[in-house]
Amino acid sequence: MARVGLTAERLTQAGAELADEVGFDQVTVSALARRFDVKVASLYSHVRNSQDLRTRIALLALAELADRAADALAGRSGKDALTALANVYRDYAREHPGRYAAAQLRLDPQTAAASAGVRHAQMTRALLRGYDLTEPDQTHAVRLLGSVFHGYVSLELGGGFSHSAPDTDVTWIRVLDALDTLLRNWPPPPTEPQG
Amino acid sequence: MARVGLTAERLTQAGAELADEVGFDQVTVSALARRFDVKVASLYSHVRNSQDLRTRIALLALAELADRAADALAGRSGKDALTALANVYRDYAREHPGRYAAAQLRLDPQTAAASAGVRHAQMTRALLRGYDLTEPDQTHAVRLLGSVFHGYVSLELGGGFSHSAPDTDVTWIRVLDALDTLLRNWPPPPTEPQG
DNA sequence: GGATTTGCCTAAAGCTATTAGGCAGATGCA
DNA sequence: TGCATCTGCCTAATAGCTTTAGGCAAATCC
Repeated sequence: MARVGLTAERLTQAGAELADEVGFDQVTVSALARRFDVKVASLYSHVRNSQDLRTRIALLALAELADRAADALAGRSGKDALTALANVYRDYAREHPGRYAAAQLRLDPQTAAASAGVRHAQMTRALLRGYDLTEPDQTHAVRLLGSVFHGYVSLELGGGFSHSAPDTDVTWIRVLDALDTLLRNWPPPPTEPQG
Repeated sequence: MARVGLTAERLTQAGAELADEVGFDQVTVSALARRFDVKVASLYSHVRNSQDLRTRIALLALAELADRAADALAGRSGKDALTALANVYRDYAREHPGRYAAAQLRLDPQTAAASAGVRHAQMTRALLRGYDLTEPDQTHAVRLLGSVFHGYVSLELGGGFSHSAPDTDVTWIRVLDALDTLLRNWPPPPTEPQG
């Protein structure tokens, strides 16, 4: 029988494409085998199991996203960098919804630590160097930015904003404006605990 | 054979509990049947199919969440209301991770329009009346708050913040501080488009 | 208490995941 | 070039989840 030339890489790549077409949760070993016109069992020589396949797709997405982010940040700072990084996430999610969903897959700690996920945090930190934040406020800001980017993108993608009036593109611009303002005027910690 | 007294409501309720225990994506008709010690086919008299079951769980979660939010907002305004609403989402997600995941299920437009999802948007709008925002800025702010709440909660729940130093409780307080500041000093639209 | 309704059951087919073992095409070495 | 080995894809089989069709008995309604 003709050998198709399966490898873990090709399977991962095709899995990512499949995810973008039908959704990450519809990525199945069977569907992938169908796509290569090959029997299901054949995939198990290249990929440990279904979970392994999903993890590989997630790692691919994280790496692609980190590469795009690094490109976008090169030579930019301040609000320019903020906007560029934010748009990387949003554009990637819209171009590759399945991969974006994959990037949210919960990874076990070791895998996560070895993934491109750490680069994302580093880049957000690098971006914040353009603002005047010291630890621990910088970490708070990293988390805020991550929350806004991920939250906005996933709500927008999920149709959460689709029914209402102002264009989401406009909101996006205004949200980035607001974040920039906020980062330039980061409120100091409350001196008095409330109570 | 003894009748167990299955109803769509009981199945939905048990499905929600199951979701919190094993994850929303592990909620299966079979697992639910097992939990009632009943054959799988029996569930199909009460629930159209697996998708229907999931949708019911999602609607339950949205309604519970909206009820909690309404309670929390009663009698509060300004930052007090902001904090209360934000904590409703965060606490619910931590107490009921499976239901919180269910609440993110993408619903078809009609179902979404008839769901408690609309109450959430209304309550966020109500909260913003304590700040001095007019349309369309109010809508932008609604979307920003939704993004931050959802983004923070889902990243925190997914372990995205777990490896780093400052306590996520502290970050959460500072993020709410920052949002309050931002809403009280919402930047005006840029007069000049960039380019 | 008999008729009807309703609830859970058995049976069956189809899809996905995963493992074990086989055969043939590719590769390595003389 | 020819043989041995290795590797890649295959068949076969098991098990779980989903869904539909049709049956029997318990509850319900006069």
